[in-house]
Amino acid sequence: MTTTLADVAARAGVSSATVSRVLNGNYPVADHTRERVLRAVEDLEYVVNGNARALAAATSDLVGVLVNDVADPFFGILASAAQAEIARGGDADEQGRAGAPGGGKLAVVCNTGGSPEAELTYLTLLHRQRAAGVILTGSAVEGSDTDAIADRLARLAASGTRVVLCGRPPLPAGPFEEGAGEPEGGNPVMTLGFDNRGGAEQLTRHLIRLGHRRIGCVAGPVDRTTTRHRLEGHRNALAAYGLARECGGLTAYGYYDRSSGHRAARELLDRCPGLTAIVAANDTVALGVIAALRERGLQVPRDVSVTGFDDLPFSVDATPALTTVRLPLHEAGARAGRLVMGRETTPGGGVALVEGELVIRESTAPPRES
Amino acid sequence: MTTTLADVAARAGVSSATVSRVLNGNYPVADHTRERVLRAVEDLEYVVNGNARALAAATSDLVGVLVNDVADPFFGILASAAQAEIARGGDADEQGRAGAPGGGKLAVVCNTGGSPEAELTYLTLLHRQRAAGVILTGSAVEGSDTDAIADRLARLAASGTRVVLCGRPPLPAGPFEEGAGEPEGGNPVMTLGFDNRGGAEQLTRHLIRLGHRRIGCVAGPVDRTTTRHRLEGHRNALAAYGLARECGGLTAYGYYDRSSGHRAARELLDRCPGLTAIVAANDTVALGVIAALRERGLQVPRDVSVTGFDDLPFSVDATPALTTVRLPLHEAGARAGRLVMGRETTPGGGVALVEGELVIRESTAPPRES
DNA sequence: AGCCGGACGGAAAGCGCTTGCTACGGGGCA
DNA sequence: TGCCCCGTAGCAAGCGCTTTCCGTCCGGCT
Repeated sequence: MTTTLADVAARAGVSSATVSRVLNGNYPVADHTRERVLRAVEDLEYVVNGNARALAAATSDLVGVLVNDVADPFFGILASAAQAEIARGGDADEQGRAGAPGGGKLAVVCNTGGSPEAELTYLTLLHRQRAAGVILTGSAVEGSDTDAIADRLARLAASGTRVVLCGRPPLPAGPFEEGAGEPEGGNPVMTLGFDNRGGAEQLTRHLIRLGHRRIGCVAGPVDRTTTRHRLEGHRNALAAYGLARECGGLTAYGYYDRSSGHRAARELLDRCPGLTAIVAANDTVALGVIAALRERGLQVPRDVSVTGFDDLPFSVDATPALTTVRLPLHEAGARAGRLVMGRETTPGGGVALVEGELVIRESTAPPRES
Repeated sequence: MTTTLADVAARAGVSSATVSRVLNGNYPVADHTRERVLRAVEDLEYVVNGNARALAAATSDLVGVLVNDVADPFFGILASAAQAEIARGGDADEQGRAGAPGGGKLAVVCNTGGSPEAELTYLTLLHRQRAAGVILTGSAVEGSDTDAIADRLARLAASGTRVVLCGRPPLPAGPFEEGAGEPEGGNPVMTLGFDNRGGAEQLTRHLIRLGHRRIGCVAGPVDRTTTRHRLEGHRNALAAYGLARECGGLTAYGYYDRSSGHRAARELLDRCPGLTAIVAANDTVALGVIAALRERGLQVPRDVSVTGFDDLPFSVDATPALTTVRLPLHEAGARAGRLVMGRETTPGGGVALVEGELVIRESTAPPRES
């Protein structure tokens, strides 16, 4: 049926051990022999069986990248950057070892749809495949399955898989994996967090300095860490200026998509027709907010200022161009990729914070009457 | 080190065969025994070794989804729909068989960056892993590696992997896999093509009917099938109205991104300041075109009409909202997913064409002076 | 000329799981 | 009461590859 190592060996007139060595190039083989083997491989169109190899060698060249939503550019950018880095030949201890040209590994991105169960399922599947590494991106859901996920991650890491959290808070420092076991067995779970709190705070401060006093907030899904952090940043800014009470009730929750922004904006407007600015959960949501505003005959930023978050590529094309916080998504993804490949390490404690940068464009302006 | 089937068997006081059967649920096991085994699995936190399983059973639960660019919503939507369908429990011949809950398989999306070499690399990797299926999305590059890819695909299919082409032209009907072999060995390569030609033709006809006579065209990368097809549709429309000559030179090529659209539009404008409409390669490109137009002080659609293609989510938010051709991306992705899972079949010949639908919005209008 | 070590190639023992086949015990039927 | 068959469980043979030992051969050194 399918050709195996033995077939190649037979055709080349050598033992299968030799063929294996030629293919893996980690043992001296005479040029003469090598050539014959390679020709046999060609002739037979031989393709190694990755499973057999992984089983025998106890290594794998799969790296999982879990994202909340592939269709969302936020994750798309992150994933694509990480992916490129993972596929790239390793400079570290991986010279030519893996099947991929140059020692790179196969990055597989898994779409969880933001559901913890799906996350768990993929994590299990990846564990099954004995993946070389896993990158978990996007905010975590706070609640029920959190522990199950943390647990699974810890076990993955303990079993030798490199785990990187990107754009998600670090794992609670567990009580050190059931004592007894191997103290050297696993590697740490590395974290690359985004400074959501800081970014959100900058945004709101910017609005306040422009003169806004009644600022609405369209937040993300209630139970997600990212939502909470951005909200905290927002509130910190309000508190700093003694505005906490005034804007206290002006928060509406929704998903990270356009229609949620649309709906939430109308809700906010109904609740408080006098607001002069809206802080959106992210750029996509901001688009929805702007659309809703426009439908009500309100102009941005003349009547209401709007801010986004992330600075996705389309933000600059929106009308008006969005004031937002730029997250170095591409760079963060690449870094996560390097971390998971063991080609770079996090400074200390395995946790790094990625800062955002306030980008002021046309969607914010001073309120009409102060 | 890691716990194996044998460990579980020992703890449950049964043979490893029994444990395997409990886990796979395809052989009668007494409830009593099953329970004991499951408890042992729990206690030991046992995770099957996917590689060993795949090796022994000669099956895999990996399905590859190759896309040109994860960061592009076009592919994101396709991939996410396919993914959902693949993860879903199979209704067909896959009840509970695979490791994933409900018989779903692990969809791994691979980012090729549109490079044929990367495509080949991933295909090889997937072949190595003996993937259960592969979905190839996006336009193919016409040239050098085409044959190599077609070849690899044919071999993949012949070796039992289900192959689906989505949004890409069917494979040339090869001279039937080297005769001799198994006539029943592999399954056919299924194709789900988009009607790029038809869509593009509708768009251009729409413009012509509005009264446009000098229509520019910003096409995609020269060597891609999608580019060629859309261009052909465009030209067919022009020819139908005897406009082929007039607009003959008004084509500029570029990538499928915003900045290419921007650059190409300026180029076109320089070449022919009198044009009244521009057909863009897709929605993203259209955004760039509009930005360029605006910079030149031209209004859309008053001075110049612009059309996109695909109808990505943001198209309705653009100002002006884009006239475009809607491709049922989500549905197509889902269908591709079903095809690759063997849960659905293509009508006849293994090739299905997905039609686009003209969506008229605000970016097109009659030219100012006719 | 005899020895020794290095460079290569082969034999074979697994890696962890699936599965065909066999073994065994008990209930239903003749 | 004896026999057959069904419901279960175990044995053991692989699946295709890696890798540890060894054995062999040859060149160079003493």
